[in-house]
Amino acid sequence: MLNRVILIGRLTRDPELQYTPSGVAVTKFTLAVDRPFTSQGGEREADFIPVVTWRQLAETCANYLSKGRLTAVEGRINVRNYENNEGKRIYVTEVIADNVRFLESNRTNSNGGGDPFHDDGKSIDIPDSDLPF
Amino acid sequence: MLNRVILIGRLTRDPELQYTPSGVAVTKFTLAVDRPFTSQGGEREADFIPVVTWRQLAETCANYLSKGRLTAVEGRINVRNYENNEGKRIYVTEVIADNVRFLESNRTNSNGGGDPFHDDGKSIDIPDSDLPF
Amino acid sequence: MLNRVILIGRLTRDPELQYTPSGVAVTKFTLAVDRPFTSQGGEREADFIPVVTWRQLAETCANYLSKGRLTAVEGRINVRNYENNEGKRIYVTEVIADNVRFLESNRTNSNGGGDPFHDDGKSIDIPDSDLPF
Amino acid sequence: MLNRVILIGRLTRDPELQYTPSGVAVTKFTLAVDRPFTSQGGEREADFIPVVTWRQLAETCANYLSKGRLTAVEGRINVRNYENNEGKRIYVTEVIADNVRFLESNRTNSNGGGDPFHDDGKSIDIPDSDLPF
DNA sequence: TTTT
DNA sequence: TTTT
Repeated sequence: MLNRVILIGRLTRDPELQYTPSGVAVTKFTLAVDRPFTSQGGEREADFIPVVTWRQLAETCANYLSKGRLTAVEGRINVRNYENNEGKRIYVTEVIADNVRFLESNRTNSNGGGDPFHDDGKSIDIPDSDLPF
Repeated sequence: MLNRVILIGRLTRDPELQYTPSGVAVTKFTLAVDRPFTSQGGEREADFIPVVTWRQLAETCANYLSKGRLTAVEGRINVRNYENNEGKRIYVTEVIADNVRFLESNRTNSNGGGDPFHDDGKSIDIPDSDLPF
Repeated sequence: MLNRVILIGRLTRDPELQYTPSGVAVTKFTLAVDRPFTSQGGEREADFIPVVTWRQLAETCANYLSKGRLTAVEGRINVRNYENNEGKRIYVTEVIADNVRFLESNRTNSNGGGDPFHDDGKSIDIPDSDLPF
Repeated sequence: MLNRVILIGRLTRDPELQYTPSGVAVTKFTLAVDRPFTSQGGEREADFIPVVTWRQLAETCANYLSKGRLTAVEGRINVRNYENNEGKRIYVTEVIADNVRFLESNRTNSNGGGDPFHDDGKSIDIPDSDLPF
């Protein structure tokens, strides 16, 4: 009924821009979010939270984000499941972002945002059935 | 660095109160959170989000919540992992709640909140190493 | 850069549906939000927070909300100012809602949502310059 | 019943550390939060939102924040009122912060956090009756 | 595995 | 009264 998430953290890798078979842009990345009270004297602790963006936002994220950038994400928790090749049901939890703020400036990727309607061979991974709209 | 979640949904079952070996109360339940735009004409869709509460809040939740109750939860996303019995690393995503609001009144469970320092045989499941504090 | 508010409280009065001169619907109400730690043994304390909704959401709120209903609001803090008739600058803080959840069912107001393009004499109060879009 | 705010913005001035008569530290500052969709071609628009922090957090903010720093604030909306010297009731809306994140590193103010129990002459402005705890 |  |  209400499902709202706000995260601030850093990208663990460069974001990955892909396209669904029908040409919808989707960008995925993982945010490392440091925990509030890290264990005394121990190593740094963080949660690694997968984030998914769609359409125009996906292209903007692919262009302006990169590994290590401090980033704020607003969205909702999405829980999906699928059957793996051993017939076992696997549950995946991701944050579907609808607002992303770049908190550190970044060299603009001159390689644009790609063309969502051109099959560049990266559209195989995400079925259209995953679309949240 | 910042990790905040706010959910409103209904419990899919009665909450489960347990104790760690050292006697710390922990209550777990799942919230069914209806998605905003359900597919046109299709069946109802929801995310099923596991919620964990600790200590005093755990006991209060065990006493006042039950299956179907509309509930608001504030907390943070926690991602933990463990190795299953086939040696595979399993990732679990939960919301660690620090604030729970009961949006529908509920008959108080007269069976109190239990005694966190008494081993009632339900303390086997959650190792103290899971404690977030 | 990021501005997000989530409130759960009760309406202090029935909501007021109005129209700007150009026919845009706007509904205003105040939420009484109980404070977390009320003074020991003292009277109930609450914050009274003004909420503004626009367009379709304004009409839905006018139809389904009424005094006393438990309601969740998502939105952003808006600070505006104007000069009063004594030439003094007055600052007004409101929450502009983009998502409202009715947490208690309510008799549907059979008197519909009104016609946003018909001047029913209630459009005098809010200048179009207040529009947040 | 639930009252949660998350802001990201920049301080309009250096923060002001003060002490109540009983020696409780309080730091106030204003965040300039840029609006999402600024009017087309017009000037930049922002909300100027007053933030209040108490005790240890107040001292940390006074030490590590300064004008222009990008800052994330978590807290709740607080509405208080008082009678001005013309006998008119004035309403003040502030965000009481319980979590502040410094998103840009800052030269540490070597002038420490002050001594909350020493009257340095700055404790006149905030009555203890304003304390939110 | 799921709630109204 | 306002920040980059």
